[in-house]
Amino acid sequence: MRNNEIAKIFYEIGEYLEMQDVAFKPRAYQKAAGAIEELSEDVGEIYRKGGLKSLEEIPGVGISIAEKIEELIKTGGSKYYEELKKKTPVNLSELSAVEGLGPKHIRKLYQELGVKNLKELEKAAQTGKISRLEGFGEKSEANILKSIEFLKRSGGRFILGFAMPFIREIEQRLKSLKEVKKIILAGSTRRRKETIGDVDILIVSRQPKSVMDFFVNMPEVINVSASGATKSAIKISNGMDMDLRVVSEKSYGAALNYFTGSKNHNVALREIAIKKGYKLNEYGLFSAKGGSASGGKMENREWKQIAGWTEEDLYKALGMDYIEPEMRENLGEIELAKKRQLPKLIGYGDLRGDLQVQSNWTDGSHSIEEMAMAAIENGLEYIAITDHTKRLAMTHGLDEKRIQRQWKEIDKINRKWKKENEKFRILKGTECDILKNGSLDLPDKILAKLDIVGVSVHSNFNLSRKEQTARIKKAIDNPHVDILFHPTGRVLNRRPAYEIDIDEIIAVAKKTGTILEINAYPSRLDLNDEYIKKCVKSGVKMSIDSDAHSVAHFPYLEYGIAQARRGWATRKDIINSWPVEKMLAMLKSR
DNA sequence: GCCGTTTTCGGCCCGACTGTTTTCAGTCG
Repeated sequence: MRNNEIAKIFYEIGEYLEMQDVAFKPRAYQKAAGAIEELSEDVGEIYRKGGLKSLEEIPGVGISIAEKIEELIKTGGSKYYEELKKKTPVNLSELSAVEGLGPKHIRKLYQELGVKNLKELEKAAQTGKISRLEGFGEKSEANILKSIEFLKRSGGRFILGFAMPFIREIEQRLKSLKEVKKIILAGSTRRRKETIGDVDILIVSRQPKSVMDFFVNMPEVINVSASGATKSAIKISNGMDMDLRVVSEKSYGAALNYFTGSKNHNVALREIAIKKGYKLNEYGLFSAKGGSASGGKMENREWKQIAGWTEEDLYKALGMDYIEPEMRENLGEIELAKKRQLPKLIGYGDLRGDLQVQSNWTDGSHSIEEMAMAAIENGLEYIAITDHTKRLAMTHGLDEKRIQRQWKEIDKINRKWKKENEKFRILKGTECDILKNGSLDLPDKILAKLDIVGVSVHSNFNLSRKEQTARIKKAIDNPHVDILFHPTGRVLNRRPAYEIDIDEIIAVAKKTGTILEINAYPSRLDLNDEYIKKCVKSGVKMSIDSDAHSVAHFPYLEYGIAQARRGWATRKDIINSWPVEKMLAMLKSR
């Protein structure tokens, strides 16, 4: 049983308990579910190695939940879960996906109307049965129908890099209002998650009402689900939800911190605040007037703001260093910040080169020179041209002869530019196919003459974990190979990663000195943040490459850097943040 | 049900908005 399956069962147990008005247990189960979801190691593996005791090491998992995990691993089911389910046999994931429907309403709908799934819910709403229930009314019935409609139409998350241009356009529109003093994109957009569920916008203004009016009346708005004095929520015609919060200047830092999240990070911060006798909310960090010694119940105290004007002063007041948004997932960053040992993350302007670029020699849209010019405009000092190889026939992949012709053209441009005193350098590279048996699509004598040899899997995605891992291991064991491109092969919202043992690949890369790529293309972001962390930890170097197939793709590097930052990578981990000579010397010295 | 540089017992994050109420429960983030 996989981690996310176990997590899902615990989430559902939490919801069932909430239905029954059980106190505190729901949160315990949800917390445990979240922790299991975030684990990089397989829970089954942890159990096999260390038994029940090691399960209890997982934060939020105690003896009772550990035993349930054991039962799930051993039998594939849980008696406790089945009992809860029997009491309210509904399709929880379907029903709770409906906006505005929570555990309490789901229980009521089941008990009174026998609603078990989305279809029955829709029918009950259409026939007007829901509005007659106590606690429901005409409006809630209409809202349920509307939510079902939206669910059918869209669903799913948006890929950050593809959604960003539109989001930034909305940001600009709001920014141009004279009532808007400050505006910033918060939430998962600011944390740079690879996909986002909705967009959170924070604004500082003294005239919230006119800002809200503008926001909920934008032409793309198809639904307004909330519109109050400080908070509005809308749905855009492309299915995207957007939340807007307006706060005053003095709460800017606290509000930004709160709306940036993640939720787990915020909860952890609040708990630290409480331990210090403070109160933390989106309006600031407060301490009791006259000190905590004055006693009395929390709610009767008078509070005085001591931080939260900026995020920096907030973290400082909580006794820790400032934490970059990309790290705020409550995965150990708070502990490091307290000890003042946070890594200095690679910066958005730190890349000097791009080691995966395709040209119109294969499936790219532009010539080598055009790609190089675009790279210069994007602030780069070097690129490697890495066209496909002959196995990828549909891209007109290069064979031995054509790649040698390509070298001549690269030499020509480099020579010409040198004369013109242009420092930019084009490196000779390849994106060489890894064949089914792990051998490479170009002979060693060609690979030996290239500056950058990247290899990648484009076929036979369905091999077993063992075969796929062995295939890739064999490929990167070739001494000419420098970089493993898009190591897991996933494409967001389209196909999952192929089966590989990433820990084994990282171990081999460590031994051979192979670079693992962080492919910055928005739908790839491969390696992902979790695997980047593993590389950083084991000292395996990485490169951040755009995989540009057009001059318009270089800005995607931003999302690769974002992913590297989410994986806690610094400049020393990323070889193309180095000057070209240093980078090439390192590759040679391996 | 979990957890402890204030506790092994007694706490458990916090506030806005909506809809159905007439003071608040439910939901969301």
